[in-house]
Amino acid sequence: MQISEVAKEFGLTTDTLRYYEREGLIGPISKGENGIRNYTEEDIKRIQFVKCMRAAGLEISFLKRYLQLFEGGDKTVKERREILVEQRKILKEKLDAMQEAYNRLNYKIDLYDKNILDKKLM
Amino acid sequence: MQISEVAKEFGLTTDTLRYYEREGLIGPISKGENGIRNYTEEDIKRIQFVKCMRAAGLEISFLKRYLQLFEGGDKTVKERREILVEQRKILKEKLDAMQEAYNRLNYKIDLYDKNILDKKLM
DNA sequence: ATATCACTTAGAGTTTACTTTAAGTCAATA
DNA sequence: TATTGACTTAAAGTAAACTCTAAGTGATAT
Repeated sequence: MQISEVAKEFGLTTDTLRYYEREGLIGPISKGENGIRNYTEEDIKRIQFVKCMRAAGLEISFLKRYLQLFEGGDKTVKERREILVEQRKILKEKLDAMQEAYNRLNYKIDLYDKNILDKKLM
Repeated sequence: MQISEVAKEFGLTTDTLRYYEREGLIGPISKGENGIRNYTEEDIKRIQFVKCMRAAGLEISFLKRYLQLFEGGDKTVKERREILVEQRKILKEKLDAMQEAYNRLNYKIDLYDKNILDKKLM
């Protein structure tokens, strides 16, 4: 699979895919004789994982570290678990903050819908 | 209330509070003869709103626009509602993406806990 | 054959949201 | 009196994550 197809499939730009590769999040992607990247199914799965985690706001540096540990095999399992737990905690806190803001927006919109033009911000 | 107290109460730095003011998200905060900011209850409420929305990832530019409309009074109600709805949509999409990542992390951690050392990323 | 298009690289530039710096005022304490 | 600490300003600097530019290769369409 060529870079533009992968980009299209995931809604990323080719620049971003090359950037992720440079940063060590994916690949190195193997290239044909022409020097053109050819993404395997394994590569695709990894991009899927990265995209999911990036969409949730997990940092490149964390993903890089995690994926490098993954390459390291079974002896890295303990550390891998630790950093996943750490990231889950960070994510949970963000989720809660976002849920609060979401509820607040809902409440406010509801007031507008009911034509309650209060002077309060919230 | 002085800037350092406000900063402490909200877990922001004084730099950030002055930055928000510069950007027109809050204030202008009235100052005593000495030129020192004195935050009113109204200011505090606004900071609370801004903090909540920023924690959820809403952009400074949006908050600025919304709060300026707010200053504009009742004639801005329609537009205010519109941009709240727009932001809610963006927020909902982020929330869903984050929930998905959260579930995925949970699942993965669960596998580690069960000592299922699979070779798959996810 | 020439133009267009997808790909390649290294490296510079951009955006957002702060954060730090430098230089200063003012009040209180050692 | 000297220094410590909180405040002030304008402006420069930083970090993260892209995003774009310039210069080039190679295959296909007119």
